Amino acid sequence: MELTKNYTPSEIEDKWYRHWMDKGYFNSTPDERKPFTIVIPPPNVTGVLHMGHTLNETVQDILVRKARMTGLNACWVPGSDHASIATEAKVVGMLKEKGIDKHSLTREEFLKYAFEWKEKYGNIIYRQIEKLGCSVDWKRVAFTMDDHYYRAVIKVFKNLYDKGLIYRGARMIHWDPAAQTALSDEEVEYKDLQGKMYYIKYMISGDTVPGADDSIAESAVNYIVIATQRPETIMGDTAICVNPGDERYSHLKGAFAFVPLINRRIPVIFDEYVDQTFGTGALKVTPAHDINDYNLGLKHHLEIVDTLNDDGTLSEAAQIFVGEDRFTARKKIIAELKEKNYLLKEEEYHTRLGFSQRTGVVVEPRISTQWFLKMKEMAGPALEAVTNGSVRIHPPEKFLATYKYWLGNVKDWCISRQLWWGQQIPAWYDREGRMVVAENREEAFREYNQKYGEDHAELRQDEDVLDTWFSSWLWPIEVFKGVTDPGNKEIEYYYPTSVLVTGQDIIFFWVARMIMAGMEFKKQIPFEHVYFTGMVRDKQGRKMSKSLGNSPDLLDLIDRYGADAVRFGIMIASPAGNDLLFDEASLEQGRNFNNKIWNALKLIRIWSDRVDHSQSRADQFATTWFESRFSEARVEVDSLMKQFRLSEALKIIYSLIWDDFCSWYLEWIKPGFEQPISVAVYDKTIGYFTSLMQLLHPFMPFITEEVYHLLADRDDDLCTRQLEDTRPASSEILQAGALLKQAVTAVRDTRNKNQLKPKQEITLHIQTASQHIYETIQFILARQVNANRLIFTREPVENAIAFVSGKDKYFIETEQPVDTAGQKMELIKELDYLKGFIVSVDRKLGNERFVENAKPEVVEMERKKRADAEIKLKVIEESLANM
RNA sequence: GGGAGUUUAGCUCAGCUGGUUCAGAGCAUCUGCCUUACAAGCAGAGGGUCGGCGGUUCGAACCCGUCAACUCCCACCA
Repeated sequence: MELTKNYTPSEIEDKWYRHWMDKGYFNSTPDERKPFTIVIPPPNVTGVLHMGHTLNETVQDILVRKARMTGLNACWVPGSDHASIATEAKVVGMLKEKGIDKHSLTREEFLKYAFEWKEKYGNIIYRQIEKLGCSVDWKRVAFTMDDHYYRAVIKVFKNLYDKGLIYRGARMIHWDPAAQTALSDEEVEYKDLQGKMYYIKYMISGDTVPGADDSIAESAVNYIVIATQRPETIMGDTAICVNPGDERYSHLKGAFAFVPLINRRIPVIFDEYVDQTFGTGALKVTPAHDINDYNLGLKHHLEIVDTLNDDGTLSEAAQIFVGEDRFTARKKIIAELKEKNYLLKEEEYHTRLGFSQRTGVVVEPRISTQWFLKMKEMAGPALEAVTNGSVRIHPPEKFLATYKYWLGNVKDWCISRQLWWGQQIPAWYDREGRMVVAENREEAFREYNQKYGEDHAELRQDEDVLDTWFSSWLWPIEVFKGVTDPGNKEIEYYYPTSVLVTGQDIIFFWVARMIMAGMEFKKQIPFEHVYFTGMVRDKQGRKMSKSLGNSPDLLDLIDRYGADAVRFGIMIASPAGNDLLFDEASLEQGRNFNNKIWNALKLIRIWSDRVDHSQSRADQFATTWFESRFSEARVEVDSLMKQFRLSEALKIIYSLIWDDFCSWYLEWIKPGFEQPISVAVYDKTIGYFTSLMQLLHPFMPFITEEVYHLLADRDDDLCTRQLEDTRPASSEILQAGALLKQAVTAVRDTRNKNQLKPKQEITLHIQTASQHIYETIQFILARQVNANRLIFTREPVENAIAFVSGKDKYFIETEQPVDTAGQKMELIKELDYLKGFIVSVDRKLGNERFVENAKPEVVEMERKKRADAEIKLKVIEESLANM
């Protein structure tokens, strides 16, 4: 069969993925082997995979495939997340485009649309995972709203409620006016902005009553000035607060002020909380819309006036600009304050605002009745699991401190969302608002009856759903039905999982909470290792985002470069835990690597019909050398992979294949034009190539499987072929190999510099003390530098190009005239360097404290360095003397 | 305001326990090659005061201090 000029990934990739699937290689069931379990961080069903996913999935597939090839029962569970708020926002948007208002639908109708959406996008994601070559067990696809998963979430809610860890109450929460739901603290992102500070006059009661026209006369002087960034909240003010020690305001004890524009009479209160040096030293207190003000309000029993509606417009309570959006209202209020002379001044002010992670709008602090999970109780065991090393975080230096700090300071988690897409909170209320929590409606009635002694109450289920993370925190447990069917064979076998691979951005949202859930519901950690990948950024270091249009389409990349090249490109550029700058150049490198492998295969296949029993003296060295070189690299790769340093492991393999195998080994054994090759060498070469493909397989599964089958007739597949131990490398052979490479490079360099054409033959003379080593490599050496003869000499050779490599002296004899002056220059340069070198080593060795304190082997090394340098020096001096 | 990380070649980054596998890789650049696997390639080469300063040490890219720049996380000053 004729092979194509270049490697063509597309049909090969599909072919092998189908084959692996047909063979069921990715399916796992519990058996006597040790399990290696990974649960995929379920992508949101909101859209398609981005480069961050690509990186994560590739890392996971590498680990899983490696495990599968080393005797472990590898199980990788795929799935997706319903992503409550994100998906609901998308579905609402989609409906709007169709001209349908969410609120015109019933809950059931809406959920039907949402599930359709989920089918559509969930499948796109699964298709991408497949195209990337991920060896997930497709029989185990899980979704966070599967029936059993739904039940698990409800069960856990009820369980925590019964334990007293979940409670319902009115608290200050972050409100998203676009999605019209409460958010958790973690769903708020803060950004620094340039804003304005407005200084507003509040009239003091008793002296000057605001005029009939509701504006201040120029002459009016008795007022207090308040600084605020949010003038639209003044209608919610229920007090003015100053520091009791502030003399400027001491006369205001027991006084009242008037809120401008609406003239509400509010008390002036005193509290140490107020910073006298900030602003005017007087604070307007708006308990409904600021967490600090809320706390002050509690302390001083202030009224709470909520001036906002759910959608961020002003409410009836605001009295003015009712129904106007909060930002429009701000502008109008400023204008009116100005007009009526309440606005003293405005100044530039830099500030921080909280934005909703999902909808991007400014969130409103707001008092609201929501469900909360007590976090202090949950945090303890989760903290312990990491500090005692049960869960190992990679890389530790970056995330350990962050993790600990968060758990040490975490506040209660607001878990209810005013949405429909998600697990509906299993709480039922009667008309009086009395409540029971139960796993289902029947249970609710039973419970209600038991609790309140009434039979036929009208019970209404809580309208709200649970935060998406309140379901995903059960992921490693419930994908094996560990909540709904505790103690089952699967959960006992696969849990705890081996590694979690995820982005550092969800350390709090997900990772910490999974550890909490594991400790709470399984009394066991959910995973032994956490491997955090960095953020994928574009070439300029910007985050990849849809709005910037800098996020490439994965399927398109696979189309253009092949899945293996995409995997290679993203891995080679991706040191553990660091951000990676995505550049298509690294994909090109991957594609070129594919080609290199492909061409090596073609070369070897050309030899296949020219095999005989000839023996070349060069071959013996080449094969033993490659065996040692392979063993050496193999040890390094294994060690790096154990440390999750996948990018470095890949670099070793890349260089092993490209440099050592292709550039050196294959050239060494390559027969002359249309010459035969020894069957022994040929077979060994097939064996080496196979081992190389096996080593590379976890990183680039498709091409390696293809090459594996093209190298020989096989009745197995590389995908499940088990890695064997290699014999230890021989250091003498490796040293001889290094000498050979060095010699070849040195001669070629000299040839280049003397403009000797590659085809021009030379005679090479070597003056060396290590003739015995050279004898093992001389045939390869001669051929690699196009020397017709190689002669060992004790004397300098006249009229030859002389140069030094290592401790040895080389003479190239050629018909071409010799550039003596140029050579002399080179040698003198080398001589100067060596002299300086010896001086520096002597200085070191002459230092008594060095000789006393340094380790003996280090001192010995220095002595050897000096001796070697002396030899080289002598060689060069001799050469110069002969010129 | 608190904490963490980063700073090494033109670019992106390795460099583990301080010492010859310590100054490396890939890309880019330069020179020479259409050599019978591969020009998406081959053979070579050049390029860095390891952010600045100070200290510890016989010895520092590596440890300590300090300054600077950048990045990220956390925090309720109106």
